[in-house]
Amino acid sequence: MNPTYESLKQELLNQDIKLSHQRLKILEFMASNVIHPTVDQVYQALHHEIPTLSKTTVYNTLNLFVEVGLCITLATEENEIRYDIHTFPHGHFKCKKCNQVYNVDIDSHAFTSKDLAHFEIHHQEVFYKGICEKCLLIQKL
Amino acid sequence: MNPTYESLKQELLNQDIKLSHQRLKILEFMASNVIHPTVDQVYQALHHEIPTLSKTTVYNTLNLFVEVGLCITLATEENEIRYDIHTFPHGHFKCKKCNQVYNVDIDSHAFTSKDLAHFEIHHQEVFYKGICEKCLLIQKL
DNA sequence: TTTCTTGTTTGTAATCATTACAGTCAATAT
DNA sequence: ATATTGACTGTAATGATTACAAACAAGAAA
Repeated sequence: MNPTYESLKQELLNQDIKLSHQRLKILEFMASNVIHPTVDQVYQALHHEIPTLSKTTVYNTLNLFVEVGLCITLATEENEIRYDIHTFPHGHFKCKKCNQVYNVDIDSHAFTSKDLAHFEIHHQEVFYKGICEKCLLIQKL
Repeated sequence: MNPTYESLKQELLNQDIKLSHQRLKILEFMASNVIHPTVDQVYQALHHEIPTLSKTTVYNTLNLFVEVGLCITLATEENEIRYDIHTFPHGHFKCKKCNQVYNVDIDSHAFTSKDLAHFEIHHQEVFYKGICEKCLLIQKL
């Protein structure tokens, strides 16, 4: 379902993007941690392993991935941008308790609205907020 | 369809919120300009009429309206928060050319997902991006 | 009217995410 | 070995938002 690290690497090569150490590490993190991280989360996860890593590089790299279509951005209401390597159409659910962002399968046919009949739609996003199953169970204890 | 200024005023009274001059002006602006404005847009629109108006007051007031359920917030990808007095479930479309945000009627039943069967959903938002009809016509000229 | 109390507004300063920029570094080609 | 190109880094700048304390307004009590 998720794209593999190898296929993503190939995609970068196809687009003539150099596979630098930093880029590969960030790509690897995104591919194996589908948690819709913020730039800071990526930086925190990697700067022990790459002590010279700069947060600017994380910004540059993730924005590059967005440009070439490897990632999409996700604006939660908390004024922070999250990056998602999961690029096929799907929705998101953010838990108000634990702040985790879940992927949600959506029937994309449900997306059409007659209000948009003459509009050109490039991107669509469905976003839910509430309490996730895990946190609901904890509440009941 | 949209709530009226008068009904919104009544709603504030019901919730024991004082009807100060600033609050009423901001409320009036939100009710008559359903353009999903940013804080800055509200401030720019009103500070000529209320020269002492502070941007902090606009923030405080709009966040108060959100707390009591008169407004909702809308996170566009540009790292800015917009405020919408239109509280019943609906979607949004943001034009990449003119940056205008349109309301879109949505059949909300279409968006239930089996992935969320045991989740508690408080809020749902459907967001489209692309080019609006107006800008498409201009392009063709 | 005066005083008191409560809550609102204001302006400045602080915070936080993001971007700009210029210098440094690394890899590859010549 | 040198030159060129592009990537990386760190600092500074920006812009939205929040924190905070002082000033202010309105109504209640004296």
